[in-house]
Parts: sequence; structure tokens; C-alpha cells
Amino acid sequence: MTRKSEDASRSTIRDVAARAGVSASTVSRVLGGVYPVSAATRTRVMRAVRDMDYVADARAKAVAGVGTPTLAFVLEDITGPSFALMAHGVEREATRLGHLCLVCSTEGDVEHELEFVEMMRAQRAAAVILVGGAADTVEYRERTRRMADSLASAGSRLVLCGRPPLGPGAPVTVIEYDNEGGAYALVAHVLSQGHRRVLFLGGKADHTTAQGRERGYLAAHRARGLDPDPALVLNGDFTRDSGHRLMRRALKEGLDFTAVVATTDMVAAGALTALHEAGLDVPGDVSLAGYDDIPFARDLHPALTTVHVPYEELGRLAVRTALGRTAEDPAEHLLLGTHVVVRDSVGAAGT
Amino acid sequence: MTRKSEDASRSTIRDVAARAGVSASTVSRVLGGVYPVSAATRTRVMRAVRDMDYVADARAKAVAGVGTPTLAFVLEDITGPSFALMAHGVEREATRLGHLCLVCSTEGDVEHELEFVEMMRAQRAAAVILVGGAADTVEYRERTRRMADSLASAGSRLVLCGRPPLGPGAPVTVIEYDNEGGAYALVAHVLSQGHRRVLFLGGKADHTTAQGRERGYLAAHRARGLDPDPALVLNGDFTRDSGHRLMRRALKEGLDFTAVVATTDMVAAGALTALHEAGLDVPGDVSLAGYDDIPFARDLHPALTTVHVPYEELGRLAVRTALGRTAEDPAEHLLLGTHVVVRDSVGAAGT
DNA sequence: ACACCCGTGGAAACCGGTTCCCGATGCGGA
DNA sequence: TCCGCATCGGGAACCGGTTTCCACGGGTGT
Repeated sequence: MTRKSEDASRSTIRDVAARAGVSASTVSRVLGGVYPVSAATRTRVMRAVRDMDYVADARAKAVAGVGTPTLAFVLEDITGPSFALMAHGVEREATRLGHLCLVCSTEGDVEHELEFVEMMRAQRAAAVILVGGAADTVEYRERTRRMADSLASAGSRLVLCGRPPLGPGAPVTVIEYDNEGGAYALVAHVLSQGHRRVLFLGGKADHTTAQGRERGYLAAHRARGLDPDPALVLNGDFTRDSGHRLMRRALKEGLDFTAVVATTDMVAAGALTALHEAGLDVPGDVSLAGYDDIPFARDLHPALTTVHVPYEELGRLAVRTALGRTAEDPAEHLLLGTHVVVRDSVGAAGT
Repeated sequence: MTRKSEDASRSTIRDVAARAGVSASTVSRVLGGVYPVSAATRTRVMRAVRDMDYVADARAKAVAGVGTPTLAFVLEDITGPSFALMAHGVEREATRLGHLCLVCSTEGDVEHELEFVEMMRAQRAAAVILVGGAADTVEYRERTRRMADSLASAGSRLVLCGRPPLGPGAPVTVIEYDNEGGAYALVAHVLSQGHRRVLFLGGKADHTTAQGRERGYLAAHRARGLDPDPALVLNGDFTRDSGHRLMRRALKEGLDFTAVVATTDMVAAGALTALHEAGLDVPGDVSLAGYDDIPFARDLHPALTTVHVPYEELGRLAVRTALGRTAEDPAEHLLLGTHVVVRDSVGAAGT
């Protein structure tokens, strides 16, 4: 078969140069824009470029040290609403700054995460943004520390978003939000409505996110001189199904409570469904609150009282600070505030 | 200031070679794995690699023609649940096949989209997956056609996911799902419950997705010999707010209907909230159905009857078929089936 | 009229890899 | 003992760009 001139073999800068009757350097200079090139030559080159629909290979440019590096975003599951919000923030800010954005989901697998970070290092990504809670074990710290070091030594940087921070000295940017404070405020609100037995539907027991929220739950009680019944704090994970399961179990076991605080809006959604299935009215019979303020929270019935977390802003900040860091001063630690948003799912206790 | 040996200057293959006392070619061969290298040399090289924590530059490999190319995923907004589902499918399949995955969101801006596709061409992406409905104008077809051609001539390919297909001959992979069939089945179900006046909360009037669903709505009526009241089909967009607004307006204007079919689960969620606000019971007073079967649909109260669209599978298929195409036979057109999932939000009409 | 400088564009080196080509070993067989 | 072959590894060209360095030509200042 004959090869047409515009075949799948993408044209190189030398092809363009040949067609324009100049050297490759000249084409590069015309496209670069800064170097003085006579108008006539420029026109010829531009015509050749248009004729051949030429676009310079971004990877070759990258190798040569020009062109904008890529950002990497590693999360557990893009399907989670709060993850999606952060991803959106990251992506928006990245493109605003002219960077492309790689995304990888780990499905919660540590091996996978390691593998991805290694790939990103090979890609010479400008920064790797690691998102989502994790268990704060020494193994975690060591592993993450190694990632941070190897990334830093490659001229890249690691950003931890909503993850346990490493010890001091690690070349890491940490961006967190106030899990404990938000939970504290939320539970304080519930207590202020007269509830005294509030069920806590927790997440993975070893995740710092879940722990922070649980601490807030406890602290709010103690601040009122209350001592929460340990039987009222349950652990599961962060999914809708976990909330559903936990709630059903609590109901079946006849646990005594007048309000439920879920560690996540998703968990709250599952719990709400279980409550409805049991014929209970929210907030008439039981009050319910969530955490995250995902967009769907207000479409639950009743609209869910929850804690707003500035996820999108978190993502934006992650890329902004990551790109702002220098090799000499790689570390930064930001803590974003949260606030409770009162809707309809929490009512006064008793009758 | 003194430069430490492990400074931000990432080490090259020649550095590794120097440390191992061999040539760069040998290092490359050891890392490549296939070429015969003596055990002693291999050990020395591997030690040097480990000592320096060396990772080959993926971009340089790409330029040299080895290494796995990346995939690009262009959508409107990663925050939309159905988009997120597709993104998940794309990402999963891409990493399963060993490809990295770039993501760009256009915010619905055509200029942006064009720009992104151009960037992806520069990246020499293996495929560009374009997602989401669009108006099927001649301008759209021409523009998209140009993208397809320029991508194809660069050895890449364009995949249209849930987008209007181009005419025949365009080097494009199209993956659609059956909008009309799903809507037909759904509305047939609603009609079979005895409803005769069903309100249709439509999307953007010129989007093919919305049009397909509306066609299904009409066809289901006609198949029963019914002639739907044109006053009962409203147009908005695909958001939760649109559903809320439209529903309120319909209620305020005193439209006469016993069931509501929304063009999207999000729209249905907004509509449901509006119905609740009006003190109406679903499905007691009004039945409601959605479309998309986003994960949240079953956590609405009542759980939403809707049409399941295999979004994640769609994403997976997109990358699989895109990567399967050859330059000689670039076109393919897939149509995935949809099915209604009956939950609790549609009840019998009348009393 | 001569020297100098500036504008312009080509050749070559470089970025960090891979791979082809070939020469130098070491080993076994005749 | 010598030859031939297989194994191993170095040099150089290449991928597709950019950038430095330099040569050339023409206009201007003295």
C-alpha cells in the first residue's frame, strides 16, 4: 500500500523545516517566538506548520527541559464524592496554571500506591498529590517518608492531602482540614438540641480521619461534662453500605439513642435508608448528622445536617502550594477550617 | 553552597553507568532485561541503580519510541456522578493495561475542549476519550471531525462516549448507550402503573442525550396509543438545581400530573426535594423516576426507580476498543443496552 | 573606504534514553 | 594448538526537540 504524505507517521520538526526550506533550528525559533526571525521566513515556516498540521512533541520538549511538567493525583477511588470534589479542585487549578494532570486510583492498595508514585517519579511529575486517609502506623510513616525523599531528590515534591503528616524534616507539603474541630462543633450542636445518647457511626478504626472525627465526638461530650457510652461508638468504613449495615445492627440490638452522628455523609445516607426501612422518622424519632457536605447531602430527605469541608479548595491549595515550594524549603503544613451546616435532619430531643 | 551527591539533580543513566563502571548501553540493557548480560555485570549495575535510587525518565523513553503511551480523558466535570463512574472505568482499564491516564475538564467550554485535544495530540496520547452529551450541529460535526482527523494522522484516535456520532468515514470510535430504549422502558413502566399525565423534566433541549430520552418518553406514550400533553415536557439542564427549579415551577403553575420522569437522577433528586417541600408524598401523591442509576439513587427516600446505564463499563470499553483499533480500521460503533431498575418511587396511579 | 556591528539562520551539541553494529574476549572442538 | 562461535559490552547513531556558537551579509559611523 502506498503511503500518503499525511500518513500516520506524524511529522517532525525537520519535515516542517524541509518543506519551508529552512533548518530545524529556524522552525524551532519561529515556534518559540522570542528569537529574531525575519517576517518572510516566519511566514514560510508558519505556512508549512499549518499545511502539515504540525504540533511539537511535548515529550521531546520535556526531555529538552522546556515545556510545563505534569502533576499527578493519586487517590483511592474517583467515585467517592469528596474525592471527586478534590480532584476537581486539583484539575481546575492545574489547568489554570497550565499543567496537565495525571490521575491514578489505588483502590486502597498500598502496593498500587507505591507503584504509582514510582511511575510518577519516572514521569518527572512536578508534584505528586496523595489523597485520602490512612492508618498512621510507623510502617506508613517510613514508607511515605521514603516516597517523599525519593521524590524530592528527583526534583519533585509530595503533597499529603487529608493524610497523617510525617514527622518534622520530611520534604512534604501537608494539607489537612480540621476533622476534630468539625466533629466537635457538629456534636455540640446535636447535644445542644437536648440529645444525650448519640450513636456514633465511625469509619475505619485506624484511619486518622475517622479518629479525628471520633475525638471531636468525645471532646464535645466531655466539654458538656458528659461521658459518652462506649457502646454507642461503632466502627465500619466510609461507605454507604457500612452505614446501612451498622444502623440496622444498632436497631436490631435495641441500642438506646436519640441521635446518630455518622463519620461521613455516605455513611449517613446508608443509615438514613436503614432508619426509613425501620419506619423511623428523621428527625421526629431520631436525629441524624453527617460529615463532608457532599452535594447530595441536601437532597436527602430530610436534608442532612453535616460539616462542610472545603474539598475543592483543598485540591486547589494542594497544587498551588506544591508548585510554590522550592527545593530549599520543601515543607509546609496547612490546616483548613470546617464548619457545620445546619439543615433539617437534627431536631430537638424528647417530645 | 555545596551540592550533595544526591542533590535535586536527578541522576541519568550515564551517572549510573559511571558508578557501575560500565557503559550506558549496558545499564539500559540490564534494565531492559532481555539482552544477555553476565551475572556479575548485572549485579554491579543493579547495585548502582539501587544506590542512586535511579528511575529511567519515562519521557525520554517515550521519545525513543519505547514505553507505554498515555490515554487522555476529556469530560465536562469530574464532579458529576455519572462522569465520575466513567472516569473510574477508564482509569481502571487504563492501568490494567499499563497505561497512564490524563484527565481534563472543560467546564462545558468548546474552546477549552479544542485546546485540550491539541495538547493531547502534542502529548502523543494513544487515544483521546471525549465524554458527555453535546448539541448535534453541523458546527459540532465539522469541529469534531477535524479533531478526529488530526488525531488519526498523528497516530492517535478519538473516542466519543455518549456523544453524537459523526457521519460515516470519520476515524472515530463511538460508544453510546441506548438513551431512547431506556426511557421507553422506564416510561412504559410508569404508564403500566396507570399514570396518564406524566411530567417530563428534560435536559438541555439541543443535547442528543436529552433528545434521545425525550424520544423514548414520547414513543412509550404512542405505543400505548397515548398522546402526551406538550405542556408536560419541560426543559432545563442536567443538574440537581434544574430539577428543583422546574419542579417548583410546575407545582406553582398547577400543572396536572400524577407522575414525574426526570432526564437524570440528579434532576430527579432536585425534583424530589421540591416535592417534599411542597408536602407531597412520593409515591403516594406523585410518582417519580430518574435516569442514570447513580449510586445515590437508592439512598433517596423513597429509593429512586431509574434506568441503569453501565457507565463504568462504558469507560472500560472506551479504552479497550480505542486501544484495539488499528490505523487501517479506525472506526467502530458500539451501543450498550440499558435497563430499568424498579425501586420504590413509582406507585400505582389514582387511589 | 574601511572597520564594526547587528540581524539572520545554519551546524552541531545537548537533553536522556534505546538499539544497531561491531570488536574483544573466553570457551569448546578438531 | 589453533580456529570458530557464542557471549558480552562499548561506541555511535537515533528519537524529536532546543540552544549555543558561529558565519555570513549588509548597513552605518568615522
